[in-house]
Amino acid sequence: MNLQLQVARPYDFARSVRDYGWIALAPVRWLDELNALRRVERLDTGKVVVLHVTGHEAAEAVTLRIDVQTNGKLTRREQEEIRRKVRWMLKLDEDLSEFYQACASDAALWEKLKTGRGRLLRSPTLFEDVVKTICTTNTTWSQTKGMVERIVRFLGDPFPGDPELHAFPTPEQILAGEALFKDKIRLGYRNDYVLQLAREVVEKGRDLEALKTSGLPAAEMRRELKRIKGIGDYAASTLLMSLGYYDSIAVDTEVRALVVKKYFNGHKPTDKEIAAVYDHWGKWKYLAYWFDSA
DNA sequence: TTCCAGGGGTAGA
DNA sequence: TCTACCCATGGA
Repeated sequence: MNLQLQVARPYDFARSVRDYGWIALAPVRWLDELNALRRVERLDTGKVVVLHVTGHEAAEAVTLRIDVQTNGKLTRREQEEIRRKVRWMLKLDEDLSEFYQACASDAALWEKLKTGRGRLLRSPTLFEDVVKTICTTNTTWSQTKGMVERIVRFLGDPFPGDPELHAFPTPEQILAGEALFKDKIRLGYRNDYVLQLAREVVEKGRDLEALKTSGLPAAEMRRELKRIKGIGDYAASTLLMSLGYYDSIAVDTEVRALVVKKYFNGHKPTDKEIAAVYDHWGKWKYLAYWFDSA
């Protein structure tokens, strides 16, 4: 069966879902031959489905088609859950019009964004984004992909129609798989961070997902995120971006490399000088940086 | 072997 | 608030 979503233009589906590295992390994949985003998803009922999302241009809007592979019928509630999760993953409900306006006065940036980019991919749950972000710290991208792939393969529910495909595990499933972390999943010292977070969610009722709609001011949200063991300044900024707060940039090795090369040819700037490059973008700093480097 | 990758926790100042 | 040191893992 398939479900549909309408998105106001401008919206560049194929570019948007690939603009952020999350497109390469299980259980998400981009299928070139179909121009589709594929995601294996475990629904609240426990049913595992495979989603193929494709974009279709029309005059006034873009239609997203979600083809759902499933065993048996989907209830109305399950269909709504899928729509809700896809809307969240693709950030379809964020209003970027103010950002686009600001970009219009920057020719180079506007050239990249005018087709409707800027909605960077995220995960249906904040829990998944936190785990993935922990897997990006102090390691290489290829190792990050391996870590996430192993978490999904060893702990996530398989799709009945193809046991090679797995969903992202719930906190409960991560906790239940504790014994596999050291020898199979191998996140190094990150094992303890992921397990501790899962334990807090499962056993202490820590409600990460409530943060998504809390509307907390950025500073308080950052404080909340940094209460998670393993989340420091870089990871908090990454997660703030995921949650739709774009007013801070984590000056990490990537940002440093881009800014030094592009704006400071020669002398070595401090992190404050680097951050100041994007100051005039106000609440849109992260997106301005992101597409400056894109 | 040694270094280090889109860092973070901790102890000690 | 700042610094030094440690942290598993695997590729270069």
